Amino acid sequence: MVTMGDIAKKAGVSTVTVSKALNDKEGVSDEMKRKIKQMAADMGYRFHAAAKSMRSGRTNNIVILIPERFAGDEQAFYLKFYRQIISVLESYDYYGILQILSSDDEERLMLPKAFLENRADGVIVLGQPKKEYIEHVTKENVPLVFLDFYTDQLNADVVVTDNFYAVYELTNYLISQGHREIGFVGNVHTTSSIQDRFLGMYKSLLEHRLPFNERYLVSDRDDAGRFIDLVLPEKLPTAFVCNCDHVGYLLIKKLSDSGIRVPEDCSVVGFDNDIYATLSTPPLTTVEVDLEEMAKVATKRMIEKLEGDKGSDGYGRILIKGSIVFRESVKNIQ
Amino acid sequence: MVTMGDIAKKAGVSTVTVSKALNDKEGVSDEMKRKIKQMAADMGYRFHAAAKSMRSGRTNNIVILIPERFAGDEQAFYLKFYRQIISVLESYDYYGILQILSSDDEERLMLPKAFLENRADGVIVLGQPKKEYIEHVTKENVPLVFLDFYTDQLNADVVVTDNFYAVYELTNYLISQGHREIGFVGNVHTTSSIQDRFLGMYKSLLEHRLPFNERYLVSDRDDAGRFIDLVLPEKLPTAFVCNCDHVGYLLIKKLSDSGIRVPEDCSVVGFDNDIYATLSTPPLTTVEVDLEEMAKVATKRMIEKLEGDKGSDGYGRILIKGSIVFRESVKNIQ
DNA sequence: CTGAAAGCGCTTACAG
DNA sequence: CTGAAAGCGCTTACAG
Repeated sequence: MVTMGDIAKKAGVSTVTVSKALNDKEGVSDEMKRKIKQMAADMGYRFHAAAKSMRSGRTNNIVILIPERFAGDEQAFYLKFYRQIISVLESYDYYGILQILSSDDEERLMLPKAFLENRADGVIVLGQPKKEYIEHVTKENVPLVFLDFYTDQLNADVVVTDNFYAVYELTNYLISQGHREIGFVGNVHTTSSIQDRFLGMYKSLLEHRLPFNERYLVSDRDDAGRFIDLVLPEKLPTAFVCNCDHVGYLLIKKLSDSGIRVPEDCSVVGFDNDIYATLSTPPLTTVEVDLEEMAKVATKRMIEKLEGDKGSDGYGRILIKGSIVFRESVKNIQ
Repeated sequence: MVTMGDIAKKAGVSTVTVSKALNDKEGVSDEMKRKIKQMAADMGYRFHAAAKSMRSGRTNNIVILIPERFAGDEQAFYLKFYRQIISVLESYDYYGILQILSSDDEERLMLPKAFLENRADGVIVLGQPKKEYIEHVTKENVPLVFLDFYTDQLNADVVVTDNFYAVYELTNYLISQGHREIGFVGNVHTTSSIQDRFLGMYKSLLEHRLPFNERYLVSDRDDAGRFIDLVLPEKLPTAFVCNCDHVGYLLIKKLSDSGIRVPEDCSVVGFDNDIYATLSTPPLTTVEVDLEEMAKVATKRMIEKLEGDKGSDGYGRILIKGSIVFRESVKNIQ
C-alpha cells in the first residue's frame, strides 16, 4: 500500500505538504502540487477513507434502510428507488449502504448495524416500518429522513409522493370526460398511500358536488395486504379509480371475463405506471411517480442535515408531484 | 460520542482492557467483561469502524459494480441479485456498496471510486462490462469475483448460472414429449448467455441425432441488444426454445396473432422464470435461475480471497444449476 | 489478569 | 511556501 508518507519521502517533502497538494489546499506552490500529483498517480496512490474519517468523524456513508417486506416485491420498486438514491449520493461524494430491516430487528427496535458501527452518518428509511420502530429511531440521535411514507412524529423529515393531489387530478380528468359515477378499488385501511389516493378522489367528487356511492368501493386485499378476489358491485359505475396498476390490471381481467369491455362499458385508471399499466389490454391511464425527484430531494435533505447549514433547521414534510400518463383505458362519455 | 477511553475512565481500567472485553478476547476476567459490556450498553457506546479499519487495513466493505446498462432493466434483475448479495455479506459481517459503472467510466477504465478511496476490500462485478474493462481491472491488484458472465481471462473467479446445461435438460424434456423439429429464438451473437443456451439445445439435438434446421433460428434483437420484430419461418417447428421468458411472451403473442395456438399447434419454452412466464397465456415452462445460490457462492469466494485461507488459492469458474419449472406451454405430441 | 507504549494514515493548528 | 507536533479511536505486542 502506498501512503502519503511514501510519496513525501520520494519527493523530498513532508506528508503535510503531500496532504495539502493532493487535497488542493493553499500553501503549496503550483509546481510542487503538480509534481506531487504526478508522483501519486505514478505510484498508484489511493486515498484512505478510514484515516480521513478518523479525523473528521464523518464517513460519507448513508444507510438506506428498507423493511424486509418491501424488499421482496416482484417489481423491486424499492430497489429501483435505492438505485436512484445512490446516484444522487455519488454526485455529492457519498455512498449508500443498503440494509434490509428484518422483522426480527424491527420488533427488537434495533438500529441498522452499519450505523451502530459508525460506518454511516445518517439513515434514510425507505418504506414504512412499524410505528414503535419509527418512534424509537426518532428518539435516538440519528440523522434521519423518511422516504415514501408518512409518520405523525413531529420532529421528522419526510419525503413522499403526492398521492392525494395526483388522484385528485386524475379524478378531475375522469369527470371532465363525462363520468359521474366513479368507484374506487382498494382497501383504504392498509397503507396511508392508499388512503390518500382514496381521499384525493373523494375531494374531486366533493368539489364537483358528486356523491360517493359506498357500493362502488371494492376491496382488493385483506388488512395484512394480501390480494383477495375482487367482488364487482351489481350495478357498475362508469369508471373505476384503482389504487395501483396491478389491481387495475386484475380489475380489467375480471371485467373482461364478465363480458364487460374496457373502456367502452367501463373506464379504469391506475397508479404507479409500472409494468402492469402497459401489459393490460387496453393499457392503463395512470399516475407516474417521480422517483428521481423524490430520491434527489430526500438525499439533499439528508446531506443538509449532516453538513449542517444550520439555517436549514427544522423539519418538513415534502410532497413530490407525480404526473398523469394518458393511455386508452378511459372513454369520453359526454 | 462515547469512546473506549470514556468507558475505561468510568470503569477505572485502561482502554486496552475495554477493547479486550468488548471484543471478547482473553485476558480479562469474566466479571470485568460483564461490567464493561454493561457500561458500554448504558453509555450508548458504538464501535468505530474507521479506527478498527486503520489498524487492520481492512474495511469489511465490498463494492458491487453493475454496468449502467444492466441497472436500468425494467425487472431490476441485477438489483435483486444485489439484494441477495448483501444478505449473504451481512451474515459474514460485511457490507455491500453498490456502484453503477457509467459507460463513461467504463470507457476510461476507471476502477470504482469506493475502491480507489480504500472504502472497500474487493469488487464483485455483476453483469458483463466491455472486454477492455475486464482486462484492465484484472491487471490491477483488486480482489475480484465476476458474477453472471464469462470472461476468457485466466486469472479470474467467475460464478455463472449453468445456461448450457439447463437448456440441454429443457430440450431433452421437449424431445421426451415427442418433439423432433425444434427451433430457437434469440440472437446468439449478443451475449455469451444466449449463446450457451443455444448450444445447450444444440447438444441435446446432437445427442438425439436430430438435425438443427437453420430456418428455425429466429432472431429477436439486433447486435446492440435492442428487440426487433420476430419473423416466423414459413414452416413452423413443433416447439420453440426461447432465450428468455420475455421473448417467449412476445413469441406467443405473435403466434396467437397468426392464429397459431400454444401449445396445441406449437410448444414454447423460455428462460428466467420472471414475470413474463406467468403473464403469458398459457404460462411458460421455463428455467429458474438460482439467484440465492449464485450470490452465496460468489460472496463466499470473495471472502475466502480476502481472508486468505491460502489453501483456497487459484481461480475457478463455478457453474450454478438452475431448475426447470413446468407449466402449460408444452404439449406431449407423442 | 491488567496496562503503558507504539502505531495505523491522515489532517489541523501552529510556527517558521 | 513548508514542516514538526499532536491527535482522531482503536488494537497489537510486550512487560509486569
